[in-house]
Amino acid sequence: MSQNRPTNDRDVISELTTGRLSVYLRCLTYLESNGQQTVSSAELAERFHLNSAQIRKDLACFGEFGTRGVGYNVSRLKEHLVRELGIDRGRNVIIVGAGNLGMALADYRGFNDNGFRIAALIDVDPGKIGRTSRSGIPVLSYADLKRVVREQNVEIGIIAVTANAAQEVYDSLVDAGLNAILNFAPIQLRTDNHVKLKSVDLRINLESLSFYLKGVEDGTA
Amino acid sequence: MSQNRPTNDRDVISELTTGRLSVYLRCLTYLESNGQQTVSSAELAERFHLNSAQIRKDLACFGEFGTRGVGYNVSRLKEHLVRELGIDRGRNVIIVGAGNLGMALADYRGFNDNGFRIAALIDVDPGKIGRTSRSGIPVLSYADLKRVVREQNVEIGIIAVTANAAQEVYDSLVDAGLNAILNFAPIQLRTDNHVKLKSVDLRINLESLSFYLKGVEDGTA
DNA sequence: GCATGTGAATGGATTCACAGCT
DNA sequence: AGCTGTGAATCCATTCACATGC
Repeated sequence: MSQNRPTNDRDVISELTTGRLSVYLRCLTYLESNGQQTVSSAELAERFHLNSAQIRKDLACFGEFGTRGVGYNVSRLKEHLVRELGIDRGRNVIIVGAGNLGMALADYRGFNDNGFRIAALIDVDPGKIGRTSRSGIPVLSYADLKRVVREQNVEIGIIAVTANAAQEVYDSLVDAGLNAILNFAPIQLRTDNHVKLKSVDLRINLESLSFYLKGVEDGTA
Repeated sequence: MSQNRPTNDRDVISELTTGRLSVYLRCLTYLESNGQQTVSSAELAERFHLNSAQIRKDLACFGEFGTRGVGYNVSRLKEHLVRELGIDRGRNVIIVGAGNLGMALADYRGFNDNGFRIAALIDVDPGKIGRTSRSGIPVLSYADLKRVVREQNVEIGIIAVTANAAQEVYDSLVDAGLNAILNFAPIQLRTDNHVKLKSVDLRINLESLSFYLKGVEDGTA
């Protein structure tokens, strides 16, 4: 999946860990806005139904940030996580596919906030090109892809097209110079080694719930 | 996370496994439409960059389905997975929150296909109630929730509201009798033991990509 | 011969438990 | 006394390797 020779420490921090760091970050933002000064690993653990040792291990990845006998300073830890996650400086994003999902993502709060900004949508449909999303993100043609990436310093691409177009879109995003791609198409992409790909398969979640329900139906009570 | 006393076999099949089963299922559907009769674990493994032993283990969860020396019968295995995942009979879904995301999900192919059907959207906004999504899914009020769940035999709820409304929505979905819920709000919900909850946090994926980019920036080449 | 099914081995991630600091 | 940071122990998932059956 990722490289097999850890070139530096970051490579050895697992996705599971970084995912949790994101979650902690959101919590710290909330606690800070509530005026809370410090927080203990036990308190965080209770909030997320996690083990407190795990939280301490996660937070200790980048050095020692807590104070023994006291806990973690909320603001300081938050700032630290923001920096470590690399969202202290803004990151621009481009979405390919201006269908239902692409449009929804373009206007999604979490994607236009706190470090991220959607620069544009790209689509093939001439009927969509030139229009904008509800919140005003412009829909451009493929011909504009490379230019926008360059001019607006776009770093992340999102694939929101159907499964059969996804590989082609992936290739063109890589060709445009992007190194980080988020894919929503339910397909296994042939990938390029130096490009980071994350895939989100929405349907799998429904199927997993269905599996659970099926188990309740014919399993024990 | 889940119960600690496995009451039956299904409990011991991990989420990771069922997720992969969903992926295999999609692949089998494709192979079947291509007219392929049998498939080996090695072939599947190559497609997904997985280990063939893992695939065999995954598929062996529910009994022996392959033929030694030959492989798996595509159609038979597919039918089997469909049944095991519980999507042989249709499942109805309700979405709470008719904002950008809710609307997009309501019209999303993967959610209205092959075993799933969105019955309705629910929202508080009187300006939205009574209208429909692009594909014709009606937007109803909260007052209709219980009735629709009952009358249309809805089994799965999707939370597509903002973080601050999510807990209330969760509670009302549970109250309406649902046992399986998919949550898109970026918040840790207080949950009910006998209800299966899956959460999808879209922002975490962007942050994870950002973390990767940050690593490239200041790590080694 | 070839591919499955599976015990044994490995590798990671989580949890325990406690030493060490405030 | 309280809470962090962390080696050791445990748990779970993946991979290896081979016996088994077509």
